[in-house]
Amino acid sequence: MPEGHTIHRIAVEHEARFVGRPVAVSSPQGRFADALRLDGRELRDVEAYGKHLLYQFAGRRFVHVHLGLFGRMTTAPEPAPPARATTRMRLSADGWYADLVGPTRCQLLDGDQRTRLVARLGPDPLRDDADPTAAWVRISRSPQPVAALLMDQQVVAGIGNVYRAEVLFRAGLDPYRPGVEVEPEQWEGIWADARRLMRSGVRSGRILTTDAADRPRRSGRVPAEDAHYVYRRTGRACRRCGTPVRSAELAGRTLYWCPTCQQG
DNA sequence: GCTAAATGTTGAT
DNA sequence: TCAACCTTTAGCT
Repeated sequence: MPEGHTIHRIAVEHEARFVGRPVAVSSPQGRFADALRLDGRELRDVEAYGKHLLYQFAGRRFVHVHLGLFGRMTTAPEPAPPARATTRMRLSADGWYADLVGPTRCQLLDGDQRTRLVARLGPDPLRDDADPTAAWVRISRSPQPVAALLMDQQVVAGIGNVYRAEVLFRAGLDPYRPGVEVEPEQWEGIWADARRLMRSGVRSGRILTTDAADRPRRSGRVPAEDAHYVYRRTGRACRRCGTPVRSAELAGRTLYWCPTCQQG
């Protein structure tokens, strides 16, 4: 679930439900003890930077949430069910509540800490203030494989294992090509494509990247089978050319690609 | 009931 | 490069 599109989706929803109101903040699990210091304060803003969520409360206190691999945010109208033993944080205001479970991070930051956090992130394709040139400067000078660079949050913020695999497939780019050998036009294409795909991910809540996913259907629901070109399709026929999709470990994560379609 | 895997990051070696 | 951490779920038995 959680690549940048998930985080931005949460930010949009929480902006609408909670910003501009005093918010009840608690930590049923007890591991976010600072919840007590925020409880009842007005929430001023919610922002997403890459995979990071930042809630700004009155008094310039920020809650920094990172879902990591397993984290989940559930937002729904009240009444809220009893919190689970693992509910790290619960927000509620005005008839809505949100439960955070299993995050890698849920911590209180001051303004300086928030600034430092944002400063270390590369441009986020989902943000209008993003400057893709900043990413290009790093990519075009790096000997690292482009597939590793796309996953580096200091280079580009918000892309995860699914978007990286799918964007490289759609660009026809060999994932092992060193950043220095990527053409500027290729990077422009990847950036534009990532923006498009991720925006549609914010809308749908899913990562859908194939032509098959675009096809209108009676059910309105795209089956998981049709969602991706290569992600988690090891050994199955490439949708474009039939070559078996390959996979390999790269920097601790599984990379998926089509060796025929991705030679560019 | 158990195990492995998962769209992620950090800190130690 | 590797292990640790956060939690749920799918696929076994």
